[in-house]
Amino acid sequence: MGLSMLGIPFVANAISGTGMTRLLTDKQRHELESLSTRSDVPPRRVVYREGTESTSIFICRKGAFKAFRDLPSGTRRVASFLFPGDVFGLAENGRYVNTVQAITDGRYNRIPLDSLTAVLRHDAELQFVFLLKVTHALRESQRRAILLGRRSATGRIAMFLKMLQRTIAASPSVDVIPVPMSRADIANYVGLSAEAISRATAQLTREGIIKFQGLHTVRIVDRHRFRSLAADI
Amino acid sequence: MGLSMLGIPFVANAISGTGMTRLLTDKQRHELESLSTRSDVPPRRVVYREGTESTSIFICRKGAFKAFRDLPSGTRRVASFLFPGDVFGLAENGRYVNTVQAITDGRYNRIPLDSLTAVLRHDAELQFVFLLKVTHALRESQRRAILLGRRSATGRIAMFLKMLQRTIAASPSVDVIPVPMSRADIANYVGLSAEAISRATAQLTREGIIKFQGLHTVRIVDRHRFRSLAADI
DNA sequence: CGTCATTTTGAGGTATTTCAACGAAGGTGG
DNA sequence: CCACCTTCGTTGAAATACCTCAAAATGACG
Repeated sequence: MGLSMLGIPFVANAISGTGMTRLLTDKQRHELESLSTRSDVPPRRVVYREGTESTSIFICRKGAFKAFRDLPSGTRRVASFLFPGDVFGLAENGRYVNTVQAITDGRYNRIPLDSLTAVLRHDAELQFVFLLKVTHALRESQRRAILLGRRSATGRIAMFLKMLQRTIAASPSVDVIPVPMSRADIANYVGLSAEAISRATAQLTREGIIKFQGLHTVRIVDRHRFRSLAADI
Repeated sequence: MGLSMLGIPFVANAISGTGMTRLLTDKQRHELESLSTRSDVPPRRVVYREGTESTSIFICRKGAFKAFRDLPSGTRRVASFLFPGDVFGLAENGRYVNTVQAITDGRYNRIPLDSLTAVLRHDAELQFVFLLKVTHALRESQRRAILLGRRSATGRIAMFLKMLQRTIAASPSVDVIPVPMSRADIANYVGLSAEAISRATAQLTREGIIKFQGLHTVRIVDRHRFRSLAADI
Protein backbone atom coordinates (compact mmCIF):
# COMPACT_ATOMS: atom_id res chain seq x y z
CA MET A 1 0.00 0.00 0.00
CA GLY A 2 3.01 2.25 0.10
CA LEU A 3 1.93 2.91 3.62
CA SER A 4 5.46 3.29 4.81
CA MET A 5 6.27 4.30 8.32
CA LEU A 6 9.10 6.07 9.97
CA GLY A 7 9.72 6.04 13.65
CA ILE A 8 11.66 8.70 15.45
CA PRO A 9 10.23 8.15 18.85
CA PHE A 10 12.06 9.99 21.57
CA VAL A 11 11.21 13.61 20.94
CA ALA A 12 7.97 12.96 19.16
CA ASN A 13 5.90 12.91 22.27
CA ALA A 14 7.19 16.15 23.59
CA ILE A 15 6.01 17.94 20.50
CA SER A 16 2.48 16.75 20.29
CA GLY A 17 0.51 18.94 22.59
CA THR A 18 2.74 21.93 22.92
CA GLY A 19 3.11 23.06 19.38
CA MET A 20 6.41 23.02 17.65
CA THR A 21 7.89 26.30 18.68
CA ARG A 22 9.07 24.69 21.88
CA LEU A 23 11.53 22.59 20.00
CA LEU A 24 13.05 25.42 18.05
CA THR A 25 15.98 27.57 18.96
CA ASP A 26 15.45 31.32 19.04
CA LYS A 27 17.29 31.63 15.79
CA GLN A 28 15.14 29.02 14.08
CA ARG A 29 11.96 30.54 15.38
CA HIS A 30 13.08 33.87 14.02
CA GLU A 31 13.94 32.26 10.72
CA LEU A 32 10.47 30.73 10.44
CA GLU A 33 8.77 33.91 11.55
CA SER A 34 10.57 35.92 8.92
CA LEU A 35 9.30 33.57 6.23
CA SER A 36 5.71 33.45 7.38
CA THR A 37 2.70 35.71 7.30
CA ARG A 38 0.06 35.59 9.98
CA SER A 39 -3.69 35.59 9.44
CA ASP A 40 -6.65 35.85 11.77
CA VAL A 41 -9.86 34.42 10.36
CA PRO A 42 -13.51 34.15 11.39
CA PRO A 43 -15.41 30.83 11.50
CA ARG A 44 -16.13 29.26 8.12
CA ARG A 45 -13.32 31.08 6.40
CA VAL A 46 -11.66 28.81 3.82
CA VAL A 47 -7.87 28.78 4.00
CA TYR A 48 -7.42 26.92 0.73
CA ARG A 49 -9.44 24.65 -1.50
CA GLU A 50 -8.77 21.10 -2.58
CA GLY A 51 -7.27 20.90 -6.04
CA THR A 52 -5.77 24.35 -5.80
CA GLU A 53 -2.11 24.73 -6.65
CA SER A 54 -0.15 24.30 -3.44
CA THR A 55 2.14 27.20 -2.77
CA SER A 56 2.44 27.27 0.99
CA ILE A 57 2.23 25.23 4.11
CA PHE A 58 0.47 26.42 7.21
CA ILE A 59 0.75 26.22 10.95
CA CYS A 60 -2.32 26.48 13.10
CA ARG A 61 -1.82 29.03 15.87
CA LYS A 62 -5.21 29.46 17.44
CA GLY A 63 -8.68 27.98 17.22
CA ALA A 64 -9.75 24.89 15.29
CA PHE A 65 -9.78 24.08 11.60
CA LYS A 66 -11.04 21.14 9.59
CA ALA A 67 -9.47 19.52 6.53
CA PHE A 68 -12.01 17.80 4.30
CA ARG A 69 -12.71 16.55 0.83
CA ASP A 70 -16.01 16.49 -1.01
CA LEU A 71 -16.23 13.21 -2.83
CA PRO A 72 -17.82 12.79 -6.26
CA SER A 73 -20.83 11.16 -4.64
CA GLY A 74 -21.55 14.29 -2.68
CA THR A 75 -20.48 12.94 0.69
CA ARG A 76 -17.94 14.89 2.63
CA ARG A 77 -15.03 13.20 4.36
CA VAL A 78 -13.25 15.10 7.10
CA ALA A 79 -9.63 14.04 6.96
CA SER A 80 -8.54 15.78 10.14
CA PHE A 81 -9.13 18.52 12.63
CA LEU A 82 -6.33 20.99 13.20
CA PHE A 83 -5.43 22.59 16.50
CA PRO A 84 -2.68 24.97 17.61
CA GLY A 85 0.73 23.64 16.66
CA ASP A 86 -0.54 21.43 13.88
CA VAL A 87 0.98 21.79 10.44
CA PHE A 88 -1.29 21.56 7.43
CA GLY A 89 -1.10 21.86 3.67
CA LEU A 90 -0.81 18.28 2.46
CA ALA A 91 -0.38 18.19 -1.30
CA GLU A 92 -0.01 15.69 -4.11
CA ASN A 93 1.22 16.51 -7.56
CA GLY A 94 1.41 20.16 -6.68
CA ARG A 95 -2.20 20.44 -5.57
CA TYR A 96 -3.78 20.49 -2.15
CA VAL A 97 -5.47 17.25 -1.24
CA ASN A 98 -8.09 18.77 1.05
CA THR A 99 -10.00 21.95 1.66
CA VAL A 100 -9.19 23.59 4.97
CA GLN A 101 -11.73 25.75 6.73
CA ALA A 102 -11.87 27.50 10.08
CA ILE A 103 -14.33 26.08 12.60
CA THR A 104 -13.92 28.77 15.24
CA ASP A 105 -12.12 32.08 15.19
CA GLY A 106 -8.63 31.09 14.25
CA ARG A 107 -5.11 32.19 13.52
CA TYR A 108 -2.53 30.56 11.31
CA ASN A 109 0.86 31.20 9.77
CA ARG A 110 1.51 30.72 6.08
CA ILE A 111 4.97 29.79 4.85
CA PRO A 112 5.69 29.78 1.11
CA LEU A 113 6.82 26.35 0.02
CA ASP A 114 9.83 27.45 -1.97
CA SER A 115 11.37 29.46 0.83
CA LEU A 116 10.54 26.74 3.35
CA THR A 117 12.12 23.95 1.34
CA ALA A 118 15.15 26.13 0.75
CA VAL A 119 15.57 26.56 4.47
CA LEU A 120 14.87 22.92 5.27
CA ARG A 121 17.44 21.77 2.77
CA HIS A 122 20.24 23.43 4.63
CA ASP A 123 18.93 23.40 8.20
CA ALA A 124 18.71 19.76 9.18
CA GLU A 125 17.70 20.53 12.75
CA LEU A 126 14.72 22.55 11.66
CA GLN A 127 13.73 19.94 9.13
CA PHE A 128 13.91 17.33 11.83
CA VAL A 129 11.14 19.12 13.68
CA PHE A 130 8.99 18.88 10.60
CA LEU A 131 9.85 15.23 10.22
CA LEU A 132 8.64 14.66 13.75
CA LYS A 133 5.49 16.58 12.98
CA VAL A 134 4.62 14.44 9.99
CA THR A 135 5.47 11.27 11.87
CA HIS A 136 3.10 12.32 14.59
CA ALA A 137 0.42 13.00 12.00
CA LEU A 138 0.94 9.53 10.58
CA ARG A 139 0.44 7.94 13.97
CA GLU A 140 -2.75 9.91 14.47
CA SER A 141 -3.97 8.86 11.07
CA GLN A 142 -3.41 5.21 11.94
CA ARG A 143 -5.25 5.72 15.18
CA ARG A 144 -8.15 7.10 13.22
CA ALA A 145 -8.09 4.03 11.01
CA ILE A 146 -8.49 1.91 14.12
CA LEU A 147 -11.40 4.12 15.16
CA LEU A 148 -13.02 3.59 11.77
CA GLY A 149 -12.60 -0.14 12.19
CA ARG A 150 -14.88 -0.25 15.18
CA ARG A 151 -18.43 -1.22 14.43
CA SER A 152 -20.37 0.26 17.30
CA ALA A 153 -21.28 3.92 17.05
CA THR A 154 -20.80 4.46 20.78
CA GLY A 155 -17.33 2.96 20.58
CA ARG A 156 -16.34 5.26 17.76
CA ILE A 157 -17.59 8.30 19.57
CA ALA A 158 -15.87 7.37 22.80
CA MET A 159 -12.64 6.91 20.91
CA PHE A 160 -13.15 10.19 19.08
CA LEU A 161 -13.65 12.03 22.34
CA LYS A 162 -10.57 10.40 23.75
CA MET A 163 -8.55 11.65 20.80
CA LEU A 164 -9.93 15.13 21.35
CA GLN A 165 -9.06 14.88 25.01
CA ARG A 166 -5.45 14.01 24.31
CA THR A 167 -5.13 16.69 21.69
CA ILE A 168 -7.01 19.65 23.06
CA ALA A 169 -7.18 19.31 26.80
CA ALA A 170 -4.12 20.75 28.46
CA SER A 171 -3.70 17.65 30.57
CA PRO A 172 -4.99 14.32 29.27
CA SER A 173 -6.68 13.65 32.57
CA VAL A 174 -9.01 16.62 32.39
CA ASP A 175 -12.50 15.25 32.03
CA VAL A 176 -14.07 18.32 30.46
CA ILE A 177 -13.46 18.27 26.73
CA PRO A 178 -14.20 21.08 24.29
CA VAL A 179 -15.90 19.87 21.11
CA PRO A 180 -15.70 22.84 18.75
CA MET A 181 -16.89 21.05 15.62
CA SER A 182 -20.47 20.38 14.59
CA ARG A 183 -22.21 17.02 14.81
CA ALA A 184 -22.08 16.77 11.06
CA ASP A 185 -18.31 17.31 11.13
CA ILE A 186 -17.97 14.57 13.69
CA ALA A 187 -20.10 12.29 11.56
CA ASN A 188 -17.95 12.96 8.51
CA TYR A 189 -14.85 12.22 10.53
CA VAL A 190 -15.87 9.03 12.27
CA GLY A 191 -17.72 7.64 9.26
CA LEU A 192 -21.27 7.61 10.56
CA SER A 193 -24.43 9.51 9.73
CA ALA A 194 -25.26 12.60 11.71
CA GLU A 195 -28.29 10.78 13.08
CA ALA A 196 -26.13 7.97 14.36
CA ILE A 197 -23.96 10.50 16.20
CA SER A 198 -27.01 11.92 17.82
CA ARG A 199 -28.36 8.56 18.90
CA ALA A 200 -25.03 7.32 20.17
CA THR A 201 -24.28 10.39 22.25
CA ALA A 202 -27.82 10.20 23.62
CA GLN A 203 -27.18 6.60 24.61
CA LEU A 204 -23.85 7.42 26.26
CA THR A 205 -25.61 10.17 28.16
CA ARG A 206 -28.47 7.89 29.20
CA GLU A 207 -25.97 5.38 30.49
CA GLY A 208 -24.30 8.05 32.57
CA ILE A 209 -20.95 7.84 30.83
CA ILE A 210 -20.76 11.36 29.42
CA LYS A 211 -22.74 14.56 29.73
CA PHE A 212 -22.90 17.42 27.27
CA GLN A 213 -22.90 20.92 28.71
CA GLY A 214 -24.20 22.74 25.69
CA LEU A 215 -23.36 21.39 22.28
CA HIS A 216 -19.66 22.06 22.42
CA THR A 217 -18.48 20.73 25.74
CA VAL A 218 -18.54 17.21 27.13
CA ARG A 219 -17.80 16.02 30.58
CA ILE A 220 -16.67 12.49 31.22
CA VAL A 221 -18.92 11.34 34.01
CA ASP A 222 -17.95 7.70 34.41
CA ARG A 223 -14.25 7.70 33.74
CA HIS A 224 -13.88 3.97 34.14
CA ARG A 225 -16.53 2.89 31.65
CA PHE A 226 -15.43 5.63 29.29
CA ARG A 227 -11.90 4.27 29.28
CA SER A 228 -12.97 0.75 28.56
CA LEU A 229 -15.22 1.98 25.76
CA ALA A 230 -12.52 4.18 24.26
CA ALA A 231 -9.84 1.53 24.55
CA ASP A 232 -8.44 0.41 21.22
CA ILE A 233 -10.85 -2.47 21.25
CA MET B 1 -6.87 15.64 16.16
CA GLY B 2 -3.24 16.55 15.81
CA LEU B 3 -3.64 15.14 12.36
CA SER B 4 -1.30 17.67 10.94
CA MET B 5 -0.19 17.53 7.37
CA LEU B 6 2.83 18.65 5.48
CA GLY B 7 2.93 19.11 1.77
CA ILE B 8 6.09 18.98 -0.24
CA PRO B 9 4.56 18.17 -3.54
CA PHE B 10 6.96 18.38 -6.41
CA VAL B 11 9.32 15.51 -5.80
CA ALA B 12 6.88 13.44 -3.83
CA ASN B 13 5.44 11.73 -6.81
CA ALA B 14 8.73 10.65 -8.23
CA ILE B 15 9.53 8.73 -5.11
CA SER B 16 6.40 6.77 -4.63
CA GLY B 17 6.73 3.74 -6.81
CA THR B 18 10.41 3.55 -7.40
CA GLY B 19 11.79 3.20 -3.93
CA MET B 20 13.98 5.84 -2.48
CA THR B 21 17.40 4.89 -3.72
CA ARG B 22 16.66 6.70 -6.94
CA LEU B 23 16.69 10.00 -5.14
CA LEU B 24 19.96 9.49 -3.38
CA THR B 25 23.42 10.41 -4.53
CA ASP B 26 26.00 7.64 -4.68
CA LYS B 27 27.60 9.00 -1.58
CA GLN B 28 24.33 9.00 0.35
CA ARG B 29 23.46 5.52 -0.79
CA HIS B 30 26.83 4.36 0.41
CA GLU B 31 26.31 6.13 3.70
CA LEU B 32 22.99 4.39 4.24
CA GLU B 33 24.33 1.02 3.14
CA SER B 34 27.21 1.27 5.58
CA LEU B 35 24.74 1.85 8.41
CA SER B 36 22.35 -0.93 7.50
CA THR B 37 22.27 -4.69 7.70
CA ARG B 38 20.36 -6.77 5.18
CA SER B 39 18.07 -9.70 5.97
CA ASP B 40 16.29 -12.25 3.85
CA VAL B 41 13.28 -13.81 5.49
CA PRO B 42 10.72 -16.52 4.74
CA PRO B 43 6.97 -15.96 4.85
CA ARG B 44 5.46 -15.42 8.30
CA ARG B 45 8.75 -14.29 9.78
CA VAL B 46 8.18 -11.51 12.31
CA VAL B 47 10.51 -8.54 11.89
CA TYR B 48 9.55 -6.93 15.18
CA ARG B 49 6.65 -7.04 17.60
CA GLU B 50 4.38 -4.27 18.77
CA GLY B 51 5.37 -2.86 22.12
CA THR B 52 8.99 -3.84 21.68
CA GLU B 53 11.60 -1.18 22.27
CA SER B 54 12.26 0.53 18.97
CA THR B 55 15.91 0.48 18.05
CA SER B 56 15.91 0.56 14.26
CA ILE B 57 13.98 1.57 11.23
CA PHE B 58 13.60 -0.65 8.21
CA ILE B 59 13.39 -0.43 4.46
CA CYS B 60 11.54 -3.08 2.51
CA ARG B 61 13.67 -4.36 -0.37
CA LYS B 62 11.80 -7.33 -1.73
CA GLY B 63 8.51 -9.11 -1.21
CA ALA B 64 5.56 -7.97 0.87
CA PHE B 65 5.14 -7.37 4.59
CA LYS B 66 2.20 -6.47 6.77
CA ALA B 67 2.11 -4.14 9.76
CA PHE B 68 -0.66 -4.98 12.20
CA ARG B 69 -1.86 -4.64 15.77
CA ASP B 70 -3.81 -7.12 17.79
CA LEU B 71 -6.39 -5.22 19.76
CA PRO B 72 -7.47 -6.09 23.29
CA SER B 73 -10.72 -7.50 21.94
CA GLY B 74 -8.82 -10.08 19.93
CA THR B 75 -9.46 -8.51 16.55
CA ARG B 76 -6.49 -7.78 14.36
CA ARG B 77 -6.15 -4.51 12.51
CA VAL B 78 -3.74 -4.38 9.59
CA ALA B 79 -2.32 -0.87 9.52
CA SER B 80 -0.49 -1.20 6.22
CA PHE B 81 1.11 -3.44 3.68
CA LEU B 82 4.75 -2.80 2.86
CA PHE B 83 6.35 -3.19 -0.55
CA PRO B 84 9.84 -2.56 -1.91
CA GLY B 85 10.96 0.97 -1.17
CA ASP B 86 8.64 1.43 1.79
CA VAL B 87 10.10 2.52 5.11
CA PHE B 88 8.70 0.98 8.26
CA GLY B 89 9.31 1.06 12.00
CA LEU B 90 6.76 3.55 13.29
CA ALA B 91 7.21 4.05 17.02
CA GLU B 92 5.68 6.00 19.88
CA ASN B 93 7.30 6.59 23.23
CA GLY B 94 10.21 4.42 22.21
CA ARG B 95 8.13 1.37 21.33
CA TYR B 96 6.96 0.01 18.04
CA VAL B 97 3.30 0.66 17.34
CA ASN B 98 2.73 -2.41 15.16
CA THR B 99 4.00 -5.89 14.59
CA VAL B 100 5.57 -6.37 11.17
CA GLN B 101 5.57 -9.78 9.52
CA ALA B 102 6.63 -11.07 6.13
CA ILE B 103 3.84 -12.20 3.83
CA THR B 104 6.01 -13.64 1.08
CA ASP B 105 9.72 -14.29 0.91
CA GLY B 106 11.18 -10.91 1.65
CA ARG B 107 14.24 -8.81 2.10
CA TYR B 108 14.73 -5.71 4.19
CA ASN B 109 17.42 -3.41 5.49
CA ARG B 110 17.69 -2.48 9.12
CA ILE B 111 19.18 0.84 10.17
CA PRO B 112 19.86 1.53 13.86
CA LEU B 113 17.96 4.59 14.99
CA ASP B 114 20.82 6.30 16.74
CA SER B 115 23.15 6.19 13.78
CA LEU B 116 20.36 7.15 11.40
CA THR B 117 19.28 10.17 13.39
CA ALA B 118 22.90 11.21 13.72
CA VAL B 119 23.24 11.16 9.95
CA LEU B 120 19.91 12.84 9.32
CA ARG B 121 20.74 15.64 11.70
CA HIS B 122 23.67 16.73 9.60
CA ASP B 123 22.60 15.62 6.12
CA ALA B 124 19.56 17.67 5.26
CA GLU B 125 19.28 16.30 1.74
CA LEU B 126 19.10 12.73 2.95
CA GLN B 127 16.63 13.67 5.63
CA PHE B 128 14.51 15.35 3.00
CA VAL B 129 14.07 12.01 1.29
CA PHE B 130 12.76 10.57 4.52
CA LEU B 131 10.46 13.52 4.94
CA LEU B 132 9.03 12.82 1.51
CA LYS B 133 8.61 9.18 2.43
CA VAL B 134 6.62 9.90 5.54
CA THR B 135 4.56 12.49 3.72
CA HIS B 136 3.72 9.90 1.13
CA ALA B 137 2.76 7.45 3.85
CA LEU B 138 0.48 10.07 5.36
CA ARG B 139 -1.30 10.56 2.06
CA GLU B 140 -1.78 6.83 1.72
CA SER B 141 -3.12 6.61 5.22
CA GLN B 142 -5.69 9.28 4.44
CA ARG B 143 -6.65 7.43 1.31
CA ARG B 144 -7.25 4.37 3.41
CA ALA B 145 -9.45 6.40 5.71
CA ILE B 146 -11.56 7.30 2.70
CA LEU B 147 -11.71 3.63 1.81
CA LEU B 148 -12.90 2.81 5.31
CA GLY B 149 -15.59 5.44 4.98
CA ARG B 150 -17.28 3.61 2.15
CA ARG B 151 -20.17 1.46 3.20
CA SER B 152 -20.42 -1.09 0.43
CA ALA B 153 -18.12 -4.06 0.59
CA THR B 154 -17.65 -4.13 -3.18
CA GLY B 155 -16.66 -0.48 -3.17
CA ARG B 156 -14.07 -1.04 -0.49
CA ILE B 157 -12.58 -3.96 -2.33
CA ALA B 158 -12.46 -2.14 -5.62
CA MET B 159 -10.69 0.73 -3.95
CA PHE B 160 -8.32 -1.64 -2.21
CA LEU B 161 -7.41 -3.28 -5.48
CA LYS B 162 -6.88 0.10 -7.04
CA MET B 163 -4.44 1.00 -4.27
CA LEU B 164 -2.62 -2.26 -4.85
CA GLN B 165 -2.52 -1.53 -8.54
CA ARG B 166 -0.92 1.86 -8.08
CA THR B 167 1.55 0.53 -5.57
CA ILE B 168 2.60 -2.84 -6.90
CA ALA B 169 2.00 -2.87 -10.61
CA ALA B 170 4.91 -1.42 -12.50
CA SER B 171 2.60 0.75 -14.53
CA PRO B 172 -0.71 1.85 -13.07
CA SER B 173 -2.49 0.85 -16.23
CA VAL B 174 -1.61 -2.81 -15.98
CA ASP B 175 -4.82 -4.68 -15.32
CA VAL B 176 -3.30 -7.77 -13.76
CA ILE B 177 -2.71 -7.13 -10.09
CA PRO B 178 -0.80 -9.37 -7.70
CA VAL B 179 -2.56 -9.86 -4.37
CA PRO B 180 0.04 -11.48 -2.13
CA MET B 181 -1.89 -11.19 1.13
CA SER B 182 -4.57 -13.54 2.43
CA ARG B 183 -8.29 -12.82 2.44
CA ALA B 184 -8.13 -12.46 6.19
CA ASP B 185 -5.40 -9.85 5.84
CA ILE B 186 -7.49 -7.94 3.36
CA ALA B 187 -10.46 -8.16 5.70
CA ASN B 188 -8.40 -6.79 8.57
CA TYR B 189 -7.20 -3.97 6.38
CA VAL B 190 -10.46 -2.83 4.83
CA GLY B 191 -12.47 -3.34 8.01
CA LEU B 192 -14.77 -6.18 6.95
CA SER B 193 -15.15 -9.80 7.90
CA ALA B 194 -13.37 -12.42 5.83
CA GLU B 195 -16.76 -13.71 4.72
CA ALA B 196 -17.74 -10.31 3.45
CA ILE B 197 -14.55 -10.20 1.38
CA SER B 198 -15.41 -13.53 -0.13
CA ARG B 199 -18.95 -12.56 -0.97
CA ALA B 200 -17.97 -9.20 -2.38
CA THR B 201 -15.25 -10.56 -4.64
CA ALA B 202 -17.68 -13.24 -5.76
CA GLN B 203 -20.18 -10.58 -6.66
CA LEU B 204 -17.60 -8.51 -8.54
CA THR B 205 -16.66 -11.64 -10.43
CA ARG B 206 -20.29 -12.52 -11.19
CA GLU B 207 -20.80 -9.02 -12.55
CA GLY B 208 -17.82 -9.44 -14.83
CA ILE B 209 -15.80 -6.62 -13.31
CA ILE B 210 -12.83 -8.62 -12.03
CA LYS B 211 -11.57 -12.17 -12.33
CA PHE B 212 -9.27 -14.00 -9.96
CA GLN B 213 -6.62 -16.22 -11.51
CA GLY B 214 -5.77 -18.27 -8.48
CA LEU B 215 -6.11 -16.67 -5.08
CA HIS B 216 -3.28 -14.20 -5.49
CA THR B 217 -3.81 -12.54 -8.83
CA VAL B 218 -6.71 -10.46 -10.10
CA ARG B 219 -7.41 -9.25 -13.57
CA ILE B 220 -9.52 -6.17 -14.14
CA VAL B 221 -12.00 -7.32 -16.75
CA ASP B 222 -14.28 -4.32 -17.08
CA ARG B 223 -11.93 -1.41 -16.66
CA HIS B 224 -14.66 1.18 -16.95
CA ARG B 225 -16.96 -0.15 -14.28
CA PHE B 226 -13.99 -0.90 -12.07
CA ARG B 227 -12.86 2.70 -12.25
CA SER B 228 -16.23 4.08 -11.33
CA LEU B 229 -16.47 1.63 -8.44
CA ALA B 230 -12.98 2.42 -7.19
CA ALA B 231 -13.41 6.17 -7.56
CA ASP B 232 -13.15 8.06 -4.31
CA ILE B 233 -16.90 7.95 -4.04
C1' DC C 1 -1.17 -38.05 -1.21
C1' DG C 2 -3.02 -36.89 3.26
C1' DT C 3 -3.57 -33.35 6.66
C1' DC C 4 -4.44 -28.70 8.05
C1' DA C 5 -5.40 -24.01 7.13
C1' DT C 6 -7.84 -21.00 4.28
C1' DT C 7 -11.72 -19.79 1.58
C1' DT C 8 -16.39 -20.11 0.27
C1' DT C 9 -21.30 -20.68 0.99
C1' DG C 10 -25.67 -20.59 3.81
C1' DA C 11 -29.15 -18.60 7.20
C1' DG C 12 -30.51 -15.68 10.86
C1' DG C 13 -29.65 -11.56 13.87
C1' DT C 14 -28.44 -6.78 14.56
C1' DA C 15 -26.77 -2.33 13.93
C1' DT C 16 -26.63 1.52 11.07
C1' DT C 17 -28.64 3.97 7.03
C1' DT C 18 -32.31 6.42 4.96
C1' DC C 19 -36.25 9.16 4.66
C1' DA C 20 -39.17 12.21 7.04
C1' DA C 21 -40.63 15.42 10.48
C1' DC C 22 -40.00 17.99 14.60
C1' DG C 23 -37.46 21.00 17.80
C1' DA C 24 -33.63 23.95 19.04
C1' DA C 25 -30.12 27.30 18.09
C1' DG C 26 -27.83 31.01 15.93
C1' DG C 27 -27.54 34.90 12.83
C1' DT C 28 -29.63 38.90 10.51
C1' DG C 29 -32.33 42.71 9.81
C1' DG C 30 -35.83 45.56 11.20
C1' DC D 1 -33.81 44.21 21.42
C1' DC D 2 -36.93 41.29 19.30
C1' DA D 3 -38.68 38.46 15.49
C1' DC D 4 -37.94 35.92 11.71
C1' DC D 5 -35.42 32.75 9.05
C1' DT D 6 -32.02 29.42 8.22
C1' DT D 7 -29.10 25.96 9.86
C1' DC D 8 -28.29 22.37 12.89
C1' DG D 9 -29.61 18.74 15.99
C1' DT D 10 -32.87 15.21 17.60
C1' DT D 11 -36.26 11.53 17.25
C1' DG D 12 -39.09 7.82 14.88
C1' DA D 13 -39.84 3.68 11.71
C1' DA D 14 -38.70 0.73 7.90
C1' DA D 15 -35.00 -1.24 4.86
C1' DT D 16 -30.59 -2.77 3.80
C1' DA D 17 -26.07 -4.67 4.44
C1' DC D 18 -22.88 -6.67 7.16
C1' DC D 19 -21.74 -9.85 11.14
C1' DT D 20 -21.90 -14.12 13.44
C1' DC D 21 -22.09 -18.98 13.72
C1' DA D 22 -21.78 -23.27 11.27
C1' DA D 23 -20.43 -26.40 7.63
C1' DA D 24 -18.65 -27.63 3.11
C1' DA D 25 -15.05 -26.99 -0.44
C1' DT D 26 -10.83 -25.60 -1.98
C1' DG D 27 -5.97 -24.83 -1.66
C1' DA D 28 -1.34 -25.19 0.51
C1' DC D 29 2.30 -27.95 2.38
C1' DG D 30 4.93 -31.54 4.09
